[in-house]
Amino acid sequence: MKRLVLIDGSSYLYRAFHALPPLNNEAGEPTGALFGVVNMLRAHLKEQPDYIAFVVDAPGPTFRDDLYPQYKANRKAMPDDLRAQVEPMCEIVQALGFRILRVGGVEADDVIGTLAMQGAGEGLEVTISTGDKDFAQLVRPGIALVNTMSGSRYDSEASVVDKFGVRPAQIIDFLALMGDAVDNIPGVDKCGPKTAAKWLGEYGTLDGVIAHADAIKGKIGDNLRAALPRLPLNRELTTIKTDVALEYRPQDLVLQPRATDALRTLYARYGFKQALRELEGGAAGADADAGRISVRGTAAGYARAPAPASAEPLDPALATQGEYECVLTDAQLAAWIAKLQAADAFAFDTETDSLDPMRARLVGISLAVETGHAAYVPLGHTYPGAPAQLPGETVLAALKPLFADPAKRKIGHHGKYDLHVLRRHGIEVAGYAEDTMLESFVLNATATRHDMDSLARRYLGYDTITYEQVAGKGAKAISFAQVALDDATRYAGEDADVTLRLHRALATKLAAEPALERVYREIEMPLVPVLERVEANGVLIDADELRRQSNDLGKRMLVAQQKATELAGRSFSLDSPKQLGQLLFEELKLPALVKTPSGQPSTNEEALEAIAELHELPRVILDYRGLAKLRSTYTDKLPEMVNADTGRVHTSYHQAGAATGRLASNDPNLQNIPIRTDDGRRIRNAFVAPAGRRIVSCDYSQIELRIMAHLSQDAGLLRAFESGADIHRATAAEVFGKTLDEVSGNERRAAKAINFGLMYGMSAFGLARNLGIARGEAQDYIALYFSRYPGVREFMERTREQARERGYVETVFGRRLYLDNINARNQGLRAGAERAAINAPMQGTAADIIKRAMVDIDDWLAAHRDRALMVLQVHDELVFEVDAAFLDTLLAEVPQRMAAAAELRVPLVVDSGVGDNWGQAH
DNA sequence: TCTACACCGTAC
DNA sequence: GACGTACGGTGTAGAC
Repeated sequence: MKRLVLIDGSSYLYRAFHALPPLNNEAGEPTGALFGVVNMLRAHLKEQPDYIAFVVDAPGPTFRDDLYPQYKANRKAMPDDLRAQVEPMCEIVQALGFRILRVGGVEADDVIGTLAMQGAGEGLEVTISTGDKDFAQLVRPGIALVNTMSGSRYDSEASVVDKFGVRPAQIIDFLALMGDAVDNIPGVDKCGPKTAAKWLGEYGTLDGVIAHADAIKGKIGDNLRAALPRLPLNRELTTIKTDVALEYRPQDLVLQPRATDALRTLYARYGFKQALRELEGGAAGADADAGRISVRGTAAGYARAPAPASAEPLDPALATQGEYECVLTDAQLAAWIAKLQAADAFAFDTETDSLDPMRARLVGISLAVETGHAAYVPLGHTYPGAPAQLPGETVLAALKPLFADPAKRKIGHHGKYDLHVLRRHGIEVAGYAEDTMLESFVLNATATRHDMDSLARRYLGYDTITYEQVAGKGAKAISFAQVALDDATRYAGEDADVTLRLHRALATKLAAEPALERVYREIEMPLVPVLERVEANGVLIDADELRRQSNDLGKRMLVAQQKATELAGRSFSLDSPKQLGQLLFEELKLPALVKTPSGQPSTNEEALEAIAELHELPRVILDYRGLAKLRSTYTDKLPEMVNADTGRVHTSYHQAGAATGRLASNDPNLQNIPIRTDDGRRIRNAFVAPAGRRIVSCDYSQIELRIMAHLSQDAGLLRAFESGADIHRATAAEVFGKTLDEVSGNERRAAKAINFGLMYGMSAFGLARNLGIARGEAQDYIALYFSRYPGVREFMERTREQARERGYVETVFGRRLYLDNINARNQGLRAGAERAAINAPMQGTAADIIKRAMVDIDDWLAAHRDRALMVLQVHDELVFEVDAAFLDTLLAEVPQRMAAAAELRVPLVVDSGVGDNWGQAH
């Protein structure tokens, strides 16, 4: 079948301009939008279309302006930097051999719509390439919609319904209801996509909605009735014309031979090195490279408009649905076991009845050895009328040798979960070799979410069926065990198949980045089974102790509440910032010195401290808040989190959670258990060891500052760490020109604030606020600091510069953090990205180091599993539960291994403590 | 009843 | 506007 590609040039040019940083060529001419468009065009060329056209708006009014004089009236004139790129774009498009279409009196949309309908009518396979969602109205058999900037693709009625909640035929009405701010078309006030889709779901069409306008209740019903008169016009404006009289037919749009010399000149002039290389014939190597170049040059833009698809054509074969087999007989199972035995790797996924891997029961397993094919082996579907399934023991016994074979490489997505589930069903997985979630995370932590649906869409151009689609959502959701086998097979088979396809795609990208591949291979993958063990170990909680603390806190909260009511002269909710704000700032007329981000008077701690001298109430509220926080978040919650089977609390660590590479802990979060106040710290006393065991805590001393010393190579800082002195005291001595002994408490406190502030990219303003001193004084401190530690200042400058030039910063081990906003026009965004750039190498290196230590220590502990368990990780601290008799061995081994996890220019120092509970050990 | 968001506060 | 990275509890508004 012949293929026709219609490119919405105007839409891409605008979007590329806004999405990409303002790049310039050597002559200073703006090239950002051009770069984006050229990459997009090259991507389309690689798909080898038979017919292709680049459609742009012609100058002058169109029929829509006649219909509605305010049409696009609020659109600003084209920015000069963009205008300057229009002509070069046309030259490049022409040189590439594309036909450029410009038709007066209508918009590019209408030209595309007309050609698309003609093409489809004549049996062509039509692809509309645009950033404009309005085109969804044209999706039908033969016409697909792609957006290479976002990676999205709509090629079926179902995919449009998925995205918008309405069928393609309803898109016009859908847009008419919502209106379009960009085109200055007002819709129904407060009616967004959800509401519009809901109405159209009920009444079918805009006319249906209009006819039933009286039936719609509430404010939004009033809004609808107010908008009624203009809805028919909206419909006319949002309808893409498909009957424009054109000089060309689709068959006239044959791709012309490219004008190589002209292209070479143009590419060279605008500095498109990769395109140039490709032009000179570096085809094979160029593909892998293209991604790198685009990511490097334009990280900021692509991160906002996801999917670097403009530089990487999607393989259409990867985006088609596979064939999935439901395994119900011994013969089928045997056939699949044979396939798995013959393969050296396979992808797998488990289906269960719970998101909590420590409670989940296995409902089925899916397997794939080649893309496009997968098996689903149901084990526990229990709905009425469910077909007979193979006995779980039989299936697990057959699969166990394969899962336990370290030489048989297993590929998963978020496999830590499946490792849990399988272990709890008697299978210890060895050879867990690839994880697509972690591949994606290491490649670019911030460009996308790392769930499989998002990755499939981004990297394969494939829309998976979602869990919601097969099991429903919210209160109506059913357990996977209740899902019909047909649906389950489609869903689960896809999980294994897509995992395999994703791995193919992501492994290629990783292979092109050796530093990232090492992070993936040497840090993240080995950590998976370690984290699985730490989570499975869990930590023992003294629930009675926490309940006692809850009681105590409750009593004190009551006292505070009564006092507050008395002081306020009326009752109010102390938990409600809104009520509190009214009381303090409107009724009591206390000054509102701090504002929330939305501009309201803040009632946060800083704000209340500031007015605590003026009235007794703020202090009482602060006391109440402290107590309430501890109780609701910790002492009440933790006992609820105890697992009924193990009697322990099992957190989950998100390995792809924090952009810097840190872990994140949730359900419950055990990385933010209080320590700073006595009441808070007491909660740690409830983290205990069972009889005969002790809790051991080992933590890195000042690891991030040490990393700063390493990275900056500042002589003074290196010397301070080598001397082994208290680093904050040493800093104070250096900055204030005193001996260590002469440093006062305040001076040390100031030095500590500077040390920490530096790592976060803090300004004089922030330091002043932190220390409660004048801004000028804070500025003096900082200046003094930098004069004593000039290497630190240089390091920070270097880091910012690297971030600006490359779009990312990296850790000592090569992990990257891309900074979306480092070249943003918006001052605030850019400043935020600069602070993140300063912080990420230090925070990220620290994360790398403790991850390496965990892997090493877990390896050592393998021979001692009955004597010691790793039970918690809190960023720079590891907590163990240890047999009393094993204590000395562990204390000799673990700190040493932690310290040896990296060779820096300063020593890594690890402190350790022992106790009956975490509070004592810390 | 459920969901999304604002606000606040805990950790490192 | 002004200090980086997380998670999560409570209140609130508005839709279901």
